[in-house]
Parts: sequence; C-alpha cells; structure tokens
Amino acid sequence: MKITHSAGSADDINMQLNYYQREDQVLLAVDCIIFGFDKKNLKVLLIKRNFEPEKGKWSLIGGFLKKNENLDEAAARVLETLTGLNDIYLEQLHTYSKIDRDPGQRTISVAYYALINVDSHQFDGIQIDSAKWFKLKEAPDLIFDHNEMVEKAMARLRRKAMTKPIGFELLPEKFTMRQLQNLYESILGKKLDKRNFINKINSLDVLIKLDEKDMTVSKKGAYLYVFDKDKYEKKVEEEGFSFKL
Amino acid sequence: MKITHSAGSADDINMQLNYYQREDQVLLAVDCIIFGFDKKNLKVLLIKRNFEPEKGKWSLIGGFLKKNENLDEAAARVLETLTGLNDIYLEQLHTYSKIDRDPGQRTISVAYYALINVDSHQFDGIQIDSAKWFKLKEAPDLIFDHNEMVEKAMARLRRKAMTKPIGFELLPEKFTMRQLQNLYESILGKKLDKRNFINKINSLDVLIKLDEKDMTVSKKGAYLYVFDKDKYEKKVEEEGFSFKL
DNA sequence: TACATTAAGTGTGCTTTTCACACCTTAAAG
DNA sequence: CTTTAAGGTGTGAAAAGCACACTTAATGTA
Repeated sequence: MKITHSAGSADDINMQLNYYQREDQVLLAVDCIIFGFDKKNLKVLLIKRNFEPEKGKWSLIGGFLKKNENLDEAAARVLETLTGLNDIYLEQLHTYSKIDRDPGQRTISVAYYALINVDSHQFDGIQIDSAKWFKLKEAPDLIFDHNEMVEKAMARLRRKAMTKPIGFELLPEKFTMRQLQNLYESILGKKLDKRNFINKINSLDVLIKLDEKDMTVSKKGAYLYVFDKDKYEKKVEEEGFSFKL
Repeated sequence: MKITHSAGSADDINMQLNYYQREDQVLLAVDCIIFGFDKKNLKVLLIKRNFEPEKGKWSLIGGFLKKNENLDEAAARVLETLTGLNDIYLEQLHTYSKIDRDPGQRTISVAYYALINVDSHQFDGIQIDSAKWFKLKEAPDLIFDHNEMVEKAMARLRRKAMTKPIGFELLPEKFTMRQLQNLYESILGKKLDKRNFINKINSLDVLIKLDEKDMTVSKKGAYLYVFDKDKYEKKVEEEGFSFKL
C-alpha cells in the first residue's frame, strides 16, 4: 500500500489512519480572550510571558489541552487557574492553525472568549501578578496571532451583543442605564442617543427597575436596574421573543 | 519541579511544555459539511464508510490534518480529494473535542462547511462511488457527533444567508427568481411571499436581469438573473452597503 | 440663600421598513 | 378555443427606527 502526502483516492485516505497515528499528531492549545468592563471602558486581560519563546511580551492567557478533558473544559481550567474565576460565560471562537504561528513548535490553538465583570470579581484566587487589564484601544502588540484572535473576538462580541443579552455578563448585577449605554457604546464603537436607547431597552421589558439609586456618579443619583434573566428566558420560550438592540 | 494534571500556578503551566510535547499530542481531523441545492431541495453530501470503526455507516467526508498544511488547506484538500472540487466557499465552523467522540482513539475534529452548486459540478473527478446527496430532512443518522455538526452548519447557514449573499454559491450562475426564492425558503425553513421577496431582492440592486428565459419549468418561461458580484462588492466598499434579506 | 453646575429623566413627529394581500398574463396542451 | 400552470406585478396599513431639547434634582460655591 502506498502512503503519501499528496491528495489520493478515498481508499488511500481510509488506510492512512496508521500513518497519521504515528506521524501527524499535534499539540493543541487553548487561548482565552477575557473581556471586562469597568464603568467606562471595554478591557481585555493579558499576561506578560515569563518563558520562551517571546519571553517578556504580552499574550493572551492560554494552556494546552490535556488527554482527560475536552476543549471547553480546558478553557475553563486555564481561566480558573490564572484568575480564580469559574462559572463564566465562555464560548469557542475559532481554531488557528498557521504552520509557523508558534515559531517554537507546530501548535494549533483553539481560541475562546469570556465576559467577566471586573468589579465583582476581584481575582481573589489570582495566581499571577503579571496579568493586567488593558483598555482595548491601548492594548500592546501581542505574540503570535493573538492580535488576530482579539480582533475576531471583538467582532463576535459586537455581533452577539446585538442579538443576545450577553452584555449583562460584563456589568455588576445592579447597574444604571448610563452604565448599560456606555457598555453598548464601547462594544459598538459609537455614540447612541440616550432617549432612544432607554426607549428601546424598556420596550424589551427584561429589566427590573429598583427603588435604589447609585449615588456615586452624580449628585441626583441614578436608578439601578437588574436584568431579569428568568423573565427573558420565559419570553424566549413562550413567545419566541428575540432580543434585538 | 512538579508536573501535574491538576490546575496549578501559572509557572506550573509555563513549565509544562516539555511534558505536553511528549504526552498530550492529539490527532486533528477535519470534517466537511457540503451543502448543495438542486432546484428544489437543500442537500448534504455524505459517504458510506468502508473502514472501521463504524464501517458501513454514513458520515461526513473528512480526513486528518497533515504537518505541512493548515486547517483551511486540509479541508480544501479533503474536499478536492473526495469530489474533485476546488475553489469552493469553505468556512470553519467549530471544533469538536468530546473525549470519546471517536471510540477508536482520541481525535479532535475541526468542522468546515462548504456550499456548492450541484448541477454545474458533476463530480468529474470523483474518486468515490459511495458518496451520495441526501435531502436534509431525509439524511440518515451519522457516526460520532456528525449529526451535531450538520445541525450547527445549518444554523450557521441560516444566519449567514440573512446577512451575506452566500446563497448564490448554491445556485447555477443563471437562475430564476423562483429558484432563488425556493433556496431561501429551504434555508429558512418557511414559505415567503412571492411579491415581497422580489421587491426585497430588487431593492438590493445586485442582480442583473438577462434577456434570456428558463423554459424548462413553465410554459411561459421565467427570466434568468445573475448575481453581480462586482457591483455588490463595490456597494459594500463605497457606501457601506450590507446585504440583508 | 440664591446661583451655578452636573448628570438624570422624559415624548413627539417624521421617515423608513415591513408585511399582508389578489389579479391579470402568457404559452402550451388537450 | 378552453383549460391549465406558472410568471409577473403594486398598494396601503402597521411597526420600527431615528432625530431632536428641555426640565428636574442635588450639591457646592459665591
């Protein structure tokens, strides 16, 4: 039987299993794009590498897939290991496989992104002091294809935020309309009209207005809201409601 | 230095490279969901496996990633090898990694989907006689997690078709309004109003109406159209036009 | 104590888009 | 010359999107 790298017949492919088992295994990594939002700015969490290659440069947090876990679990483990965070909205983004993306060795990387609320998660369990939040616009150049990953995650976040109520993952449980609007303005990269925004949000009817005000920003104080997840899910289920901003 | 599978400090992770290089390499496969459309029905291309495991069952076409190619190239190679097709719209979908998804061995699979026009590609170079088109609703159960892949590809196709003119990849170069409408009805899984559909399409202003009729279906004959890709791209570029159906 | 400052809160009207809806035309076959 | 089967065409009502400006509440300062 002929074993070859060139495109052959289906039978070639079928019989190549042994060949592949021996020769074509690869290292699979996960890299996590962690988005945060603190009142005013969208941020991304980066670490400074303290090992080669590219030691001293900034990168996404990442790690390698282990034999006894799937990719979602690997991403969650990496996130928890490096930040102490668990139970976070984490979604697979894309798999990167350029041959020389990691100059040290052939590595394929599966990118995940997560949304976390900077203030209510103070990284109690954080293991690394080299991790830092960067405003998206001020983020440094990253190693390998990590810039590309952040770009793509940002595009996905933009799209997703328009059709799913994922923005609330980035905010504290209680938030003001202004904070919510700031968040959407950050995600979409443009200013929105205050009245139209509030009208739109209210027409969706998934927020609960509290009798409580946030007095930290203004003298008058702004009412706090919470996202009513149960109501949202009931609406989706019962009336095929779809969140559109 | 302690080497461990449990979540450790960042330094643990940093130093685990050697460990992983030796132990945690995996086989990476690509599987392709090939959509076609022949006048009336959305179809998917499947093959009957003639090797173990799951010999005799239907599956997506697939193959393994090689050392000297990236994933996009692997998917294109697999597609070309099995169907003779090249230069096809091919997009990465998702990476599947359940530990026992392939009972024979630990394999991670990256799914791609492609759209092809059934009629104008007659599989001249086809290497396998076990490949067959199935109407989506009548497709058999597939091996491993391939059903899940087809589901997800279908969801992606639905979403994408609403905002990008990808539907035209599935049609012959010249097509009638009715064919286009049938295609969209297949993708969206619901009937559309004829007049509203035509008005909508025409308002997008990216089709060229030919002086030629398709006489094969009706006695009266229906005008043929072609998608004006240059015009579409110019509109996107110059006026930020976005295709919305 | 009134004046200035700062952010909060609130509604209307125009424009655009969406959606429901029905009849006539053409050409071939019987 | 009647029947049949698909092609082709327009309007009006409802909903959604969007631009737009002033008043209120609380505090600090003159």
